[in-house]
Amino acid sequence: MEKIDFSGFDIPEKEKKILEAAINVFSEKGFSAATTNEIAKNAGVAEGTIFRYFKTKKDILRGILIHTLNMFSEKIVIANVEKLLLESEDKDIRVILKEIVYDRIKLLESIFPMARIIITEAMYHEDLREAIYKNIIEKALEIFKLFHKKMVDKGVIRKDIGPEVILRCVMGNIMMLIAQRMLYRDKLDIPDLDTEIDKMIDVIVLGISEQRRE
Amino acid sequence: MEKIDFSGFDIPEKEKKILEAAINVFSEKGFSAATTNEIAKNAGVAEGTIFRYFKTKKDILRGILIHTLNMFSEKIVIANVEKLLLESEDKDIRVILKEIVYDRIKLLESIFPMARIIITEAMYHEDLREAIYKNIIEKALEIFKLFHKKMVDKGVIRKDIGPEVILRCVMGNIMMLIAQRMLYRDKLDIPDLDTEIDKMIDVIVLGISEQRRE
Amino acid sequence: MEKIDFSGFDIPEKEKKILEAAINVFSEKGFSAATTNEIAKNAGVAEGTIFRYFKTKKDILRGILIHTLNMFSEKIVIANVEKLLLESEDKDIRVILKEIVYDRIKLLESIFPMARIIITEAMYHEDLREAIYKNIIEKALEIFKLFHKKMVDKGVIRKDIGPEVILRCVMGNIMMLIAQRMLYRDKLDIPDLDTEIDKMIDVIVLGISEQRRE
Amino acid sequence: MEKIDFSGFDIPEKEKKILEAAINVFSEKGFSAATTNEIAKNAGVAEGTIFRYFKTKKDILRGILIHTLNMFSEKIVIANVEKLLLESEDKDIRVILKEIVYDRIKLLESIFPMARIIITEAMYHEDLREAIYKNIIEKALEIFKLFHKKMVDKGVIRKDIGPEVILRCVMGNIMMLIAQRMLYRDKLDIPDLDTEIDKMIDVIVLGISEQRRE
DNA sequence: TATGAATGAGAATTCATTCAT
DNA sequence: GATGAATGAATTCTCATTCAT
Repeated sequence: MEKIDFSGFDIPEKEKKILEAAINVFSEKGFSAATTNEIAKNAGVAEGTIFRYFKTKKDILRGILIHTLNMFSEKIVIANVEKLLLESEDKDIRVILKEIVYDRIKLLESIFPMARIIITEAMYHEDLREAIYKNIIEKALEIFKLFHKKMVDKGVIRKDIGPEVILRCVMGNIMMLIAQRMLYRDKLDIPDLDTEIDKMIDVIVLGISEQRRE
Repeated sequence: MEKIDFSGFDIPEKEKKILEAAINVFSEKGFSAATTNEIAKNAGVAEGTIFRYFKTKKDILRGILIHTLNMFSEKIVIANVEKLLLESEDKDIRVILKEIVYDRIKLLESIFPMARIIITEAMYHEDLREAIYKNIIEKALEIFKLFHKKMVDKGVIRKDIGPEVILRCVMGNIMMLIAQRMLYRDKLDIPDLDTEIDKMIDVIVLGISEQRRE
Repeated sequence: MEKIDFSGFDIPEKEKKILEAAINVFSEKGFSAATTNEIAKNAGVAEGTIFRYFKTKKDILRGILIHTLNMFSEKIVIANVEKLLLESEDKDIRVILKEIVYDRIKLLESIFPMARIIITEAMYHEDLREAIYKNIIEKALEIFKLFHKKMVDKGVIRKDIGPEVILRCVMGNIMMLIAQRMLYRDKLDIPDLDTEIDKMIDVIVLGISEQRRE
Repeated sequence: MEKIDFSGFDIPEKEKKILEAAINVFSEKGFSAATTNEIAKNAGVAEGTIFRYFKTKKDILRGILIHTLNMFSEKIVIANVEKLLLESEDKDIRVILKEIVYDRIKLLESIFPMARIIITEAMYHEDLREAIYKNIIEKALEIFKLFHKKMVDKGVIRKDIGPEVILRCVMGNIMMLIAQRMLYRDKLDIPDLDTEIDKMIDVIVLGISEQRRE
């Protein structure tokens, strides 16, 4: 499992190692089934050391969440989307969407261990869902609405389909594709991600385009 | 939390109560965080009684899985999809898909507690993913391929997009919609499911249709 | 495992079956490790039925002990020894002892399952040792003393070795031989029990005889 | 209950205390009837601490077994027997045997709690019997055969009685004597162990000697 | 009388957390 | 700061015993 890069966040070396180890272990067994002992071994520190940096086991999880959500909120991450969506003035919507989808899939897959933990825990904790909403969904929707409006105004996207429906469709496709690639690599292999995204985008763009409708 | 209906499956009364309680508790806390003590209390039986029906705590989970997969595999459930997809000779593809999507959303939401448990655990257990694949994904793909071929032959669906891409799109939309309704009811309210599905289908059908393409 | 014969003791059929089953199960796993459930299955009765005949699990053990000790105390059993030891007026001591040893080995091996349970439990329970002492050891010693005196009086056995020493020697030999045959059949095989006893008796008789000493 | 001396074996202090406590508790109640809770209290540690040193309760038993067998296998223990049996060139067989028997009785009585546990459990577990055979019986038999051969060659012991018969006789006497002293101290008191062993040896030596036979 | 489902006290075991070194 | 041994509360699971049928 590839290591998550915490560089750029000002964290003590040991804490970083513990977080990395925790992400790996939580991601493999789930939060509850993971033991602090295993995290300690994985991090190469003593079990007691963990509790110097994190008051409780739950605090480690909280640390992971904070760092993951921070990553998403990071200027670069958001900026990238904003730039792709809003500043690609003359590009074809197909190209814009493809770039965005490709970018998000790569991002999500690079943090898959963290994402898996967060999604799982979000299933059971309202407050976590709240945090995800505030930090990711709300922002994504905000930006996407701008993009949508722009596209509708340009007559590229049909105006009778709200941005929520489209975003849900795009995100649904992304999530399923990632699930397929991460969890069913052996059964539902995707030889060429690029082509696969092309087709996905093709369907969506066609479905939301203005020009081809009666 | 609504009770799952086990009627029709020949299960002892007590086992039914334990399964129902386990579904509730697992669904609220996740498998590992749930305790057999809590399940027992929830089921109104002694803790020991649980272990007369299920050898281990994990066996309860297995029981839930089996019953859930059974529900999906049930003739009626499968038959319903098959009928909708394959026997609706003259219906518009839009109508067919809408019926199917509506039907699946209702089904999945009715078993949401079970589904939540299984999806969560599937994140961490290869064998469970295997079971889901064999019992649900494979069968769904099989039926959908027939439908797809028929529609392509009839010139309704474009032939350059494989059934996998379309099914993934439909399922992604369904999953996101359910997540939205079940987990973000307060934040992302959907006042009219019917209209929402209409829009979703509209985009998809337009995206996969043959007739409107150059 | 051969069944112990309780016929002759006036016991209800079911109780007999339970006792037989308990002997088998206790003898295979030890008292504490055996479960009433297994005993019930072995006896072909319901678990509840056991507790109609025996108040507690410990009571089953007590039942076994009582019957086993009763067997030893039974006139026939004692009488046999008495007859062999005391009424064989003219027989060679070698022949007498051999008959006795052979007889006891056969007896003990026939009730080996019961004996194993009793010996094991006697290791840990003073009261059981007390019962064994009163019912078996004391009586055996009593009879043996008579035999010893007779033999000493006849000038057959040396008078400087007390009957306790000799009895202990005989019993030690018997116990070791049985342990060997019952527990180490594969490793320390005794092809011909008869010859083996002959040798054992030969050593003992020679050791305790009067005639050959200076 | 006297404490077993583990000094000389390199074991952590706590593990030593747990083993000592376990020996006491197992020896008083038997393995199955003993509880880890009681062992913990006896050892003056928390129950959880036990499981830092021994993975399972059964592992404690294994630990006891290993240490007991180690004691027997210890060079000093074996060497002592070998020296007594084989290097006492000119000593009377009576003296040699007495020393050996006395030595073994003292050894066995010093580890009586451990021996009691092991013998009891060996009644029910083939693998344990196997371990006893390999570590004790086989070695004892080996050494004794050498001694026997030497004595036969010297014309001291009759050649028509195999070493197995003699060893069984000696061991039977030892076992019975120990049982008597350890389990029936009050009923079958032996005021003078020395004299008692003298008599036992006298009988055996007379029984196996060459010189006095016709 | 016989049954066997249900019980719940008690057992082994786990593991986050503490704390002396 | 770092360690890891020790803790003990909590958890899963067992099983003798009860009792309604």
